Amino acid sequence: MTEMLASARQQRILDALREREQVRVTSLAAELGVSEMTVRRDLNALAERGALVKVHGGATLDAAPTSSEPGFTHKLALESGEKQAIAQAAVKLIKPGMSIALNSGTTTYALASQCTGIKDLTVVTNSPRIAEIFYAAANPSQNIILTGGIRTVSDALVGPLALSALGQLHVDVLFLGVHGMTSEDGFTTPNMLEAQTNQAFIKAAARQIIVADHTKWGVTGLCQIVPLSQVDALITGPRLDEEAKVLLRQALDTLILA
Amino acid sequence: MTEMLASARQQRILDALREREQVRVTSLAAELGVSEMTVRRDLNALAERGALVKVHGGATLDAAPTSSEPGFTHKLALESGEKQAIAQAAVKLIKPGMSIALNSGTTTYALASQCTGIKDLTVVTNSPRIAEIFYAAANPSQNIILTGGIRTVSDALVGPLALSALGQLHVDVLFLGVHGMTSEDGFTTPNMLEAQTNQAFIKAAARQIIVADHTKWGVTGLCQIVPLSQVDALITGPRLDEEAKVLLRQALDTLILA
DNA sequence: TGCCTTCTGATAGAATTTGATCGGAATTGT
DNA sequence: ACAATTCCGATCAAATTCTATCAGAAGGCA
Repeated sequence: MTEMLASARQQRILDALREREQVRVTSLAAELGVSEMTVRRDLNALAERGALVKVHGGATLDAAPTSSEPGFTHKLALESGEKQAIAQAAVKLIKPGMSIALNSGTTTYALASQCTGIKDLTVVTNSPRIAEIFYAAANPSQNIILTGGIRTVSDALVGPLALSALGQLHVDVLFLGVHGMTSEDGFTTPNMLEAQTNQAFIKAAARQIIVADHTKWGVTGLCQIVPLSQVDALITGPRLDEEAKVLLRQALDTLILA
Repeated sequence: MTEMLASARQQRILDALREREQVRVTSLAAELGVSEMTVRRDLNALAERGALVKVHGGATLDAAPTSSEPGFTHKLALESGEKQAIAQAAVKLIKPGMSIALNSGTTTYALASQCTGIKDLTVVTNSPRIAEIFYAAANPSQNIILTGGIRTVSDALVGPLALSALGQLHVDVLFLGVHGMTSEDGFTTPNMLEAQTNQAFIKAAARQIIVADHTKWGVTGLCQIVPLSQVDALITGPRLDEEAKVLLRQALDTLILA
């Protein structure tokens, strides 16, 4: 067999995955005629783009083992102490009568859980799961607006409808969860459509506040949302690198350590 | 049989659980070809994520439907024989590759439950709950579009965003659930905003099919959606008044008795 | 050609998964 | 209540898999 380009090899991995649902490192190495190390590197690259999810021994298409398990995300978000602390710091900035926006993410999910009691709050979100929190709380003074669109695996509504909806709206404050942030690449996410939607969120808000735990620092997703300097504030945990703190304070007006 | 990935094994445990309601450690170990210890570990992992509940000797699905009442409506819609029959008749009209729209309602909810297996289906809906059915099924060939908006008590997204979204879309067939229908007042619903949204649904569809059980006949809601003659077909139950059947056949092209 | 970057393969050590065993806990039958 | 049985969790050893690191190969560029 002739040598294969790396991109072609990764494409074949995705093809095999779509066909078999599960692929194993050892069998891929044999089929593609490359070492297991190379297969692992391909899987890592694909996983970083969100094209697949790595599991022990191989990879799978959809991580969600249970279809639609609110309990899973629920616990994931709420059991993390840092996310809770960040949410707590964020909720202090929200006053009755305000309008806020929340994109899809576990940190914003944690924040939403703490907002159900706030009076006369208007919430714009592209996450059905976050909307569900408010629906369940049924606070009659609150106004919950769900953008339309198609749903990504990470529970975000994206696409033309989401963009069009966000283009019609304006909120006081946006709380934006991100997947990665670095000095060079700014705030990033692995999904291109989500990046586009998040940009629309930023345009729709008078103030932009990023919420991200310290593990997001140094991570670069596929797609940039905005450079660091384009947002007003960042709320993160205290365990952040000292060097990162310095860099962030240079780029941002406000850095809040929850 | 080749070795199975751990994640695949856990997926099969969940599949078995959905099918049988109860699974035993011993039988799972035999079926999956692994030791009981491994099964226990899998059950622990799944239980920690809330995907199932462990019981002595095995595991079961979470019995207590958490706080929110999707289970309630779920049963309400699916336990009604007539709604099921109507949905069954409706699903026969849907072919792979089509695009359909479903407004919010218990009958359309029942219909959605029967559509998750259809290939290359595009679904437009303003009901987060109906969207959730498709998300849970996670059929990769299907395209689920949720209109935006604010949610009414009957789980419909309405308002400017919903109208704007529907204005941008066109589908082959609309299945519309209604609250009332009479010869004089046409199809009606008690909520003005939903009526408006339903009108947008009708505009967005090449064919309009009403799905409504026989109890809807003679009921007039606050707000008219359209006169009887403005839609292409009605699917209802056979227990409808003879007089109503005559009137409906006059007004409509097609009357289907499920 | 020589240098540099990128990709690939090999190796070793760390981490994860699995199965077996055993003491203790829960369930069942009498 | 008591004993027998079944089931569960902890622990350890073996096997597999993962990550990190280094060295060689391939290709671009002056």
